[in-house]
Amino acid sequence: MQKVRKVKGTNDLFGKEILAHNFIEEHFIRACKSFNFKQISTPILEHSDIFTRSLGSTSDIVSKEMYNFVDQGNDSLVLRPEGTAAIARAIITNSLEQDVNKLFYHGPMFRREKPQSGRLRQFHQVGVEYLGQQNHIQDLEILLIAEKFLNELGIRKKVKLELNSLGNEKTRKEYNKALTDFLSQRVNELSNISKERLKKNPMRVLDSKDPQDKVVVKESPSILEFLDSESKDFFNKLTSGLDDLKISYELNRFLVRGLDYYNHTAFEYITTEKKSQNALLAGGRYNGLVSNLGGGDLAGVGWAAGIERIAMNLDQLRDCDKKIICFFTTSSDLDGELLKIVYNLKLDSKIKINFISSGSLKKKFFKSNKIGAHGCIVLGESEWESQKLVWKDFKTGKQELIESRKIEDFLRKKF
RNA sequence: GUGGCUGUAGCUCAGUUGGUUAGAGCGCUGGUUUGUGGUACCGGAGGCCGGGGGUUCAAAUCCCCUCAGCCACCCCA
Repeated sequence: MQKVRKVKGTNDLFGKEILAHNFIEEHFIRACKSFNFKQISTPILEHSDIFTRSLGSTSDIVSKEMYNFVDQGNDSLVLRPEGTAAIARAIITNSLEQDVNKLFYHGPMFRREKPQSGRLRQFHQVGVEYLGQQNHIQDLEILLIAEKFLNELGIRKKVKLELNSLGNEKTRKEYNKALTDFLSQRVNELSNISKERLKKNPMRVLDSKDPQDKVVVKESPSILEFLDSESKDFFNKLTSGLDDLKISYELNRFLVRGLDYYNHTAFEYITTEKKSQNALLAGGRYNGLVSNLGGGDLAGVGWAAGIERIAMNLDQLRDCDKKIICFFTTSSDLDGELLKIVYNLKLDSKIKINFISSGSLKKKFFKSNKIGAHGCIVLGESEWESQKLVWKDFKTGKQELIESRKIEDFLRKKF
C-alpha cells in the first residue's frame, strides 16, 4: 500500500519548528500590543472577488496562484492568499470605517506556487494594518512596530530596510508613461519576460533579476524624480521622520510592490545574506483599497512578515527554563500509586513532569538522563512502606527521602 | 509553468568495474544475576534500495518512464 502523503508545499509543524513559530508570534503580539494595536482574525475562506478586485488581474497571485474553487452552493471561494484585502473587507462588512483601526493579525495564507526554500503553498504571516486618514506618522508607527519586533527577535542586524515611494495615482500615471517610452526604445535589449511585462505592468521590469535587464533598468528614469508635490512632501516627511528616529534605511528606486493596491510608501526588510527569498517583512501604503472594495474613502498602511522566512533566520531559540523531573517506580505494581500522586500535584509551570513506566530501574534512570531531566522522584517499594519517596538530583548525584504528603512543598521550595 | 540536483533502516549516509543471505553510526528496544543514570559490553526489531518497465544468466548499481523531495527561475512573505 502506498504511504499517505501531505499536500505539496504544506508542512506539519512540530518539535523545534512549532516552537519557533510560537516564539515569533509571541514577540509579534507583544510588539503590536505595546502600540495599542488590536487583534483581528478573519476567515481563511473569502469570496474570490475580494482579491481579484483589489490585487490587480496582472498580479501573479490572482492570475495563477490563487486556490479558488466553486463550492456546493455555487459560490466562488478562495483560500486567502494574503491578509490586507481580507481585513479591508472585514472593515467594510462590520462598518468599522469610523473607528481608528490599528489592527494586527496572524495566520495561514495560501498560494499555489512551486515550493522551494522560503516559499510554501501554505505559509504563515503576521501583519499589521493602520487605517484612517493619511498621515506619515502612521507609516512611522508601523515601521516602529517592525523595528521593535525584529529587534526583539534578535535579527534586526541581519536585515536592512529598503524604502521607496510609488507616489500617488497621478505620479504613477506619468511615471508609467515615461518608463514605457524609455523601455520601448530599448525593448530589444530586454529579456522575453520583461518584454511581456512592459505591456502589462512596466514597473515590474524594474525589479527583474536578469543581468541584461538590469543594465537597461539602471539607466531608466527614477520614479523619485516624478513625484508630484503632494507625493514628494509626504515622502520627505517620512524619510526625515526616520532620520529623527535614527532608523537606518536605504532608498531603492527599483523597489516595487507586486500588488496593485499600493501607493506612496513601499518598503521591505531584506536579509543581507545572499538568499533567493530575501524579503522577510514587506509592506506599504494602500490608500485606495477600501474604497475600491466598495467601502468609504479610507487610507491605510501596513506590512506582513513571513513566519517561516523569519524562522530560517533565527539563530537559536532560547531554551525554555522549565525543568524536567522524571517520576518512576521501582516496581510496575506501584505505578498506579505514583500516578495518583502526580495527578494530585498542584504545581505552577516551573517544572515538567515526565512519567516513565517501562524498562528496568536502570533503564529508567538512563532514560531520565537521555531526555535531560534535572532530577527524579522515585517511588521505591521499601521506602513506600513508610509513605516516603526518593528525590535524586542529577547534577549533584545526591538523593534524599521525602514524605509523600510533603512532595508538593518540597518541589515548590526546590524550584 | 520552466530548469538543475537527489531518492538505500525512524534519522545521517556507505554500498568498489552489475555478482550470491543489503551495511555503518545515531535512535528505538531487551539484557549484562534481579533497587541507581550520565561514559561500557552483548543481543533484537526495523529495508518490495521511491514506483513501474527494459537490458542481462544476474540490477540498489546500466537504460527509459513516472512519482516525490530539495534548489533555482518567474513571482512573492
